[in-house]
Amino acid sequence: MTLDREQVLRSAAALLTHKSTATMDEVAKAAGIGRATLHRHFAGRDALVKALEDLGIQEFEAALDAARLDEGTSEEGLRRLIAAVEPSAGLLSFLVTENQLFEGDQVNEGWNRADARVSAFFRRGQERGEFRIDLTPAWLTEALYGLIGTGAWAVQVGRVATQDFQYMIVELLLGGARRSVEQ
Amino acid sequence: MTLDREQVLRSAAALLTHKSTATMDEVAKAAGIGRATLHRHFAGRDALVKALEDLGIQEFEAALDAARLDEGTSEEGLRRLIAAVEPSAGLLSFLVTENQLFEGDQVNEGWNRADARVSAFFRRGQERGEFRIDLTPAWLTEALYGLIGTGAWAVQVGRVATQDFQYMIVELLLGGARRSVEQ
DNA sequence: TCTCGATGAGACAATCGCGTCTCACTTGGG
DNA sequence: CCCAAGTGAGACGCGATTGTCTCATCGAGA
Repeated sequence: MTLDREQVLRSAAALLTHKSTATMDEVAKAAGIGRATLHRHFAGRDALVKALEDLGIQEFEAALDAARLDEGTSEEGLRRLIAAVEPSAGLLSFLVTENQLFEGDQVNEGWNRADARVSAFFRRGQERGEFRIDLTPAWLTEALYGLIGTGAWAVQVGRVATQDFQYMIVELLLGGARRSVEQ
Repeated sequence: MTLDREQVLRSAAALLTHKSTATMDEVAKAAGIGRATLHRHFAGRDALVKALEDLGIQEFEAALDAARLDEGTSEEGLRRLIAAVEPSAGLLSFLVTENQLFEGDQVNEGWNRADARVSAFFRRGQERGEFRIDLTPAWLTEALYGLIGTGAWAVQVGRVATQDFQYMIVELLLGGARRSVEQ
């Protein structure tokens, strides 16, 4: 039987995101495999985390490419980005949580690259007059990550329907909760 | 010498937020006390986490009281809530992200109470026509927690200025990133 | 100054999680 | 049908952590 490596990583990310102290045994059980098998594919906990980081960054950068952030309006770009990132939301929120533990120079290069792209996207939107300038690009970037993580969690525990994931995040991020006059 | 129990808990929360695998020895050193003394006040790691949980919920409920969510417009109530919760933001984000509010499948009762109050607040705002009805109260509640956590972290690493904490969260949550015409 | 309660440091055994190993079982290909 | 590869379950030692203990010290109050 061929082990579905990606499936293992995804379930591990989902678990470790909200329980970073989970044991290797819990990770294995969550993936529906034995602890021995988990060790056969990932030398140890460090290797597992490294694999999670690599896959998460790879998928996030792929999502950034697929979103074609330069084409059309910023709003369209953001909608495409969130749509493209949805399948990787669990991995991405793990990455964000994980990177919060590191200090400055220890942060993965790939993450820095992706982070810069997102930040630049928000700055471009501001320069075009499509995004508010009183909210800094850094904050908008962090808020995007936070909402993606929150959204993934909310879907996972059933507080938000799967098909509403994109809508809830995009609408809140773009328009906020306030009911505007024209609505 | 009287031990400052709350001071110990705050330093523990600050440490565990960054390094959830920190040992009891590290927690004790971070609080400036000996490991034996830490054990004298908190029977074990579980008891320590439980105390953190109780403190966090207590402070959150106090913030909910102080915010007087029923007075004035929903927007004013939300602004007061975020202002009141700022001092506890670190502790709250630790509890939310590390999922310490759950014991197995049982959610802490106090948390359920607080959660229900926040959710009811958003629902009330919708009924008053002040909040959008296409974003569910459950999602707005989760998004609020997520943004508080993200904001606390962004401030801590210097990505957002301390005095901007409230503004960034409230403005994004209420108005979103989109630049509206009247601006 | 004396006393008592609290603390810090360290010793100690017990427990836990990790990494490795063996062994029996299953599965898919030749 | 047979075999090789992969897997699950479990045992094992090791190191780290925990929880408890003792003992010397400190400090506030009598």
